Parts: sequence; structure tokens; C-alpha cells
Amino acid sequence: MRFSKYLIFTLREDPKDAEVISHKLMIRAGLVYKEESGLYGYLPIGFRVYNKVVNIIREEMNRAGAIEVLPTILTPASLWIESGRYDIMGKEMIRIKDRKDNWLVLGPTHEEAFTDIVRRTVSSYKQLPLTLYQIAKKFRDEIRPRFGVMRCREFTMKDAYSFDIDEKGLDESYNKMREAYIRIFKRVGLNALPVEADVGSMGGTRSEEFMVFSSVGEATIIHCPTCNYYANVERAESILKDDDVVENETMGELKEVDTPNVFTIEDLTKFFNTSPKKFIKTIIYMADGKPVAVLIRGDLDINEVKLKNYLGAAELELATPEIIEEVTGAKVGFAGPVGLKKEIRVIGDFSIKNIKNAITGANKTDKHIINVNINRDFEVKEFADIRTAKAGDICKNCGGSLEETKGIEVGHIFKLGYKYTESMNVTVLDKSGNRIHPIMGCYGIGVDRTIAAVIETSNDEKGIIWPITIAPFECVIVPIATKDEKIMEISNKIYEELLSKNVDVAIDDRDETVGVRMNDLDLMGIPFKIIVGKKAINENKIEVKRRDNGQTYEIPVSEAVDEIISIIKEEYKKYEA
RNA sequence: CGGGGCGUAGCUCAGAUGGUUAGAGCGCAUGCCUUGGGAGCAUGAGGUCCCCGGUUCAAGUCCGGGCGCCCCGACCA
Repeated sequence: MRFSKYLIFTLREDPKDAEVISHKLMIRAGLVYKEESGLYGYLPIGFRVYNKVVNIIREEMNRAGAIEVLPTILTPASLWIESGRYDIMGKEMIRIKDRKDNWLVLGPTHEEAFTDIVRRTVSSYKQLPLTLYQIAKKFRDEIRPRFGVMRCREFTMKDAYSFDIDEKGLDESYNKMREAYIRIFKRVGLNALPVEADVGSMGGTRSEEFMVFSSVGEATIIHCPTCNYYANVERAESILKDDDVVENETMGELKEVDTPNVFTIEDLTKFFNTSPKKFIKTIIYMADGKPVAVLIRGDLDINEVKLKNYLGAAELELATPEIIEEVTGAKVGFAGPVGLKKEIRVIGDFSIKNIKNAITGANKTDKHIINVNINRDFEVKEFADIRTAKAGDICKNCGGSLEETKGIEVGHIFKLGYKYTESMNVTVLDKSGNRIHPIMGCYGIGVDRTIAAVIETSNDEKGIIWPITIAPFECVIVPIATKDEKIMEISNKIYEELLSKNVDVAIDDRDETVGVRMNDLDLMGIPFKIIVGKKAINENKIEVKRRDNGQTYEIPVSEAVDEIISIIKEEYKKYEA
């Protein structure tokens, strides 16, 4: 590619509306442009990177035995009604009405579509196992798109769906995908770790997210440095440091105390001059429309994902002030387990089991009660782990001290189960001629997010530093003076030869000063610059300069092509899976 | 949906208290000169000051309403 005839669009300054590094650099290096919030298009340089990532994913999926298909992105509402998700998905799903007034959905995910493909084409156990995939656009009307390409409304995803006759088969299909993912992320230069994830209302049995540790990540990961336990905070379990400490206090007398305008645990702690651990927080939730009281120790946080799973609820939200008043008989801030006005389901987190002489809301406005004791003053029928694990907690596996980090979720693999094959009635005949539902797994990789994650973890003050495997070009030739015939002659010769040997090379022959061109190439993250300058004329030598550490090799012109090829080959080895 | 910030040239921004023909840097075009890390000189093009309404002799500037963008939170198969 000759840059003089290409579309290079770089910016010298950070765009105003970008906050995170990857977003700034993707715009500045001319990889993408923003059409509007959450909608990004790829420019030529970005599209080259995109294609390289897609190709690596495709190669590894094929290697793992998955088969590529191309379903429709516009899907009929009927598919979604069948699976029961038409109503559940809510506003995130983009719906369009066609000219005949039929509703269509721009696929936000494709379980239904792939299940439909299998329903149409598979009828015997002999055709299984089967893993199908696509690399295509997804549409989700996100409440808040952000961080450029990281969370947007239209994005590219590789999604695969496996179909097996039994759980054992699913385990194998799942593991194949898991292996493929590890290879893919290695090859694109990402350090992505599988982390235990929430299986949630999907009803699956196992789920892992591939996380890239980064401060801009939206997910919180709980990590044990001793035994390498990694889990999304949504499902992480831990042991409290002081879980088993039974206080020796004798039970005091239950007593109401006036606490006007004291609401938060922090304020209450000051007011009573005690520790937050002496409080039992009582939070009222609405689970599928029914109020539930949840009790947890004052210094801890409720994990709503765990709670939702425990309750088996489809919808879980904090109760409104009106409902809280109705349930407790008091204004918000004074709920407690003793003397709730209405009989409702009460769930206790394990953390409240051993609190002696606790302080709780009195279910009367502006009043708390002290010396509250479980089993004497109130009973809890249901105990569960509904606490958010946090740094400093004890690892349930090895007793180590847990740490917290942020992660970007670049992939997600999931044992789905029978949800879709049952709801959409997919069956195959097994060996004995019985109709059985295949069991499913689903596996996703966010292509755009993967690109952003690479940039987020590999950049410097000059710009992007691409791994050679997904760089827009492997190397770019820079003729120091574009009007010098001799320099151009040498440059063009090397360029043509490299091209003929299938090197992904470009020549930056734009009528710009060397400084401008070098800086652009650094911004774009080109792994190797091939500089043809005075030395080429005087000493018959060209220079190859590395983007990552600035190291420069001087190479005689006659050996340039072979040497460049071998340097590039060597570089690829770093990313071999 | 709540809180905060912003909206003026392709980009990044300046335009107190309302007042002529709305500015800068970069970018862009043309010419000269240049090319070892964002050169110099000259000339030039480029504006719905987010939109609608109001106040006023006069609005980029003040008032009301709306729209859009960014960040935090809520939310997120």
C-alpha cells in the first residue's frame, strides 16, 4: 500500500469526547470514527486490524472444529416469543416494524437463531456434536454506551453455539472452545484469564469470562494470589475474617433509642459510638413484584446477583419508599428485623448469625433498637451467602488473603443447558430412537472490545504498540526524502520485493516531513519502520526501527529483504499459541 | 432515569459587564523553500456560534424550552 494513495487520517490532539486511552488512540490514529454515541465505524487502518483479529478468531474456531455460518441479523419476533425472551429483553433489544406491520428484532445475541438453524437441519444424534459460529454485528440499545468501542450499541461479536447429546458431550465442546479462546487471546497479544462468572438466570452450570486486567475494565475480579482463584465479584465467594468470632457479651435488654435524622451506617456508627459490625442492615427488595427483607451486617454489601440467583427471581430491584413504608411502617432508613409491619420473606446473610446485641432499625420513623439478638428477638428461616466478596476477605480454597482488580471482559463461555432446545422444541433421535433435547453451550468474543483491550494494555506516549499479529501493517518503509530519486528507487525496490514475498508492507511516500510521517507511524503502532535515508546512498544501508523499544538495526541494502523477513518471522514467534 | 460537565471553522480551543465585518493554533489549498522525529515564508478557502422561541435598537453573549455529546451512579443475555 502506498500511503500517498491511501486514506490516512490522524489527529494531533486528543478528541474532546474521549476519556480512556484506547478510545483516544483509536480516534487519533484514524482506526475508527464516531457516527454517534455508541456507534463507531472503521476507517481503513482500523479495518485492517479488525480483519486480522477476525482471521485469527476464524482460524482458531475452525481448528477447534467449529463451523461458520451466516444467519440473518434481522430476526423475526416470533423466534424471541418462542424462547420467552421477547418480553424479558426489554429496551435493550432493538425492534423494527416492517411494512406489513410485523415486528423484527436486530439480533442482540443469537441463541434463538442458531437453535432455529439446528432445528431445521439436524434430526439425528449422528449429526452431533455440532458447534456453529458466526462473526457478525450485534445490536444492543445500551443504557449508557461508553469508552468508545468498549461498550457500544452496534458491535462485532464472534458467537458460537454448541449442541451435544449429553452433558459429557457439552463438557468436551466447552473445553474445546476454552482451549481455542486461550489460543486466540495469546495470538492477538492479550493476557486474558478465564475467571469464574455468574451463571445467573440462564440456568447454566458453568460459565467463565475471559478477562484482561485493566483499570478501565467494568468488571470487578476477586483474586487469590496464593492459589490463583479468580472470580467475577458477581459470584465470588469468600470467608469473612471474623466470621466465626462469637462475642461473649451477655444479651442486653431490648431498648428503643431516638435517632432523628440519622440514616446511614456511617452516621449511626458515630451516633452510637460503635463499630459498623454491630449493625444489622435491613434492605427491602422487590423480587418479581414481591417484597423481601434482606439482612446483612452493617459493614458489608449485598451482592444482588447472588441474591437474585438465590431467590430464583427474574427481576430484582430495591423497593420504592412507598413500599418500604408499607412493609416496615416507617420511613426509609429505619427498617429492622424486629416487628416488621407486614409478614414478608426474610433472608439473612451468614454474616449476621453471630452478632450479639446488635443495633437495627425499629420499624418506627426516627427510632432504632439496641441489644437486638437473633433467635431471642427475631428468627431467620433462610440463611444464604448474599454478601459481596471484597479485598481482604479470606480465600475459601486456601485461606489466602483476597485481592480486587478491574477487568475488561473480552470473552465469555457458558454451559447453557436445555433452555433453548426445550423452549424452542429442538429434538434429535438418539440411538434407541427416543426423542431427546440436545444440550447447548454458547461462546462469545467481542471483536471490537478485544482490539480496544490490546491498545489499553499496549501503548506509550507516542501511541499504539501493536503486536505484529494484528498490526495494520507488519512494516512500513519511510523514504526520508520523497523527492530524492535515489532514495525512492531503493525504497520502491525493497517495497516491491517485500510485497512479492507476501510481507504485509506499506510505503509512506506522503509528501510530509519525516517527523510527521514517523510520528504518524508510531501513533498507528506499526511494529517496524524501514528507514531509507542518507545511509542508503552513502553506506548502502537501511535501518529497521522497532516500535516497541526503539531498537534500530542497520542492514545492507542487498540483504534488506531477507533480513526484514526473518525479523518479522522471529517477532511472530512471540505470539504463537 | 438521577447527579455533574460541555456544545463557536475539519480538530483543539479563546471570545468580562449584550455593541461594527466572530478569532487563534493545528489541519486544508496554492506557490516558494524543505525532508534523520509533528520545519519556514507568503497568499487563500473555510462558520446554521447545536436547535426553537423570547427579551432588546442590538444576542455567540441574557431568559425559557428542546436536542446532542462526555463522565459518575442506577442498569446491563
